[in-house]
Amino acid sequence: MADAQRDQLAPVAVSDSPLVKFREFLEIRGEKLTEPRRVLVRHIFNSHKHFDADELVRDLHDAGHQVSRSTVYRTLRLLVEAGLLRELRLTNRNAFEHDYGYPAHDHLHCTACNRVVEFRNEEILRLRDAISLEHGFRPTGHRFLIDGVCAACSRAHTPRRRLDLI
Amino acid sequence: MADAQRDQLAPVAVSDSPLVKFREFLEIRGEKLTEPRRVLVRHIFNSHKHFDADELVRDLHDAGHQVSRSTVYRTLRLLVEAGLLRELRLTNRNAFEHDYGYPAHDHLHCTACNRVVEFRNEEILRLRDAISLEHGFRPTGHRFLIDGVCAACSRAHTPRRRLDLI
DNA sequence: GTGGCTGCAAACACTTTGCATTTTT
DNA sequence: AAAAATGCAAAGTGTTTGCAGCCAC
Repeated sequence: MADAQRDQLAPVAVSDSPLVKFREFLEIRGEKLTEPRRVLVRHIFNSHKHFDADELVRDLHDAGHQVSRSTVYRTLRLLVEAGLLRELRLTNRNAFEHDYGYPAHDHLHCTACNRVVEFRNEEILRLRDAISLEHGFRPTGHRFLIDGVCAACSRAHTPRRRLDLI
Repeated sequence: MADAQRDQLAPVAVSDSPLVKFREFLEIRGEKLTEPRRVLVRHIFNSHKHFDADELVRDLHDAGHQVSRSTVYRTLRLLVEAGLLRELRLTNRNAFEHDYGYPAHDHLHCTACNRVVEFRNEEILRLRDAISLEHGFRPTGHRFLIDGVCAACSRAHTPRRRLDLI
């Protein structure tokens, strides 16, 4: 399968595990790596997918780990600060995705089936920096989200539309 | 002031007033143009700025118009469906901006002072369409948000940083 | 007159917080 | 032992909804 056809990108090689990276972050701030935090990090980096706080609580519970909702929220905030996760804000509810060990990318969002496809494009960075320069901004990040209808949904809906027009 | 220096873009000429456009939209759906809705549309299109539901309720109240919170939320949803407003979702709370009578554009967001600057760039559209094509998407819209620090905040903070390093 | 609208209050969904107890360093 | 984290429940936010009366068509 060509890269352009995939929903997810290949991971990037990193020297430390997310857990090690998190411990370093916590140590610097004089904070502690507890068992619930370990469970969370292991679970989150066990699979690559977008998720929200609620899903995480449910998944953990199903896997037999009991971590309280408050700890989940508190730890997610930390993981974002640590640069391990990135907040997506695709809809009203906050979703998260891996940031560490994963290449910079943006998203295509199919408004019909709600699928999110990741893509990488170098020109966006170039454009971002050019626009920032024009406006005297020092860019620190960006979000490029394309809404549309994916190929599968277009195929599924086009015939129905034709009938509607008769 | 050059365009590149402005926070807001110049409006685009449109033949109908927002109110007329809204009435047409409501008529098609067999819905009604009531006094609260008229008040809301007039107020919203009276000034061009980003706002959220809460601000709107407060502003209306200060201007002596009493429109209930629920009606504000309900009408905002309608105005988005009618293509008069666009939802921004810059932060967790939903902000809105004019869509009708205003050119397509994207946003620079200063994370220091929280100011939002609008900009227009044709290349983004080109890039959006090229990327969509690659992935078999039919694009319907996009959001390009650049986070960073604006010129004023950079100037304000740089000296402080230098002192911190002593 | 009918169907849609309004305002109110209550319900909702998501997230944060205060506090007594437990865990980590 | 000191400092920080946890879980619980309670309190916040921001937004939606059910319903009786009201209003535009």
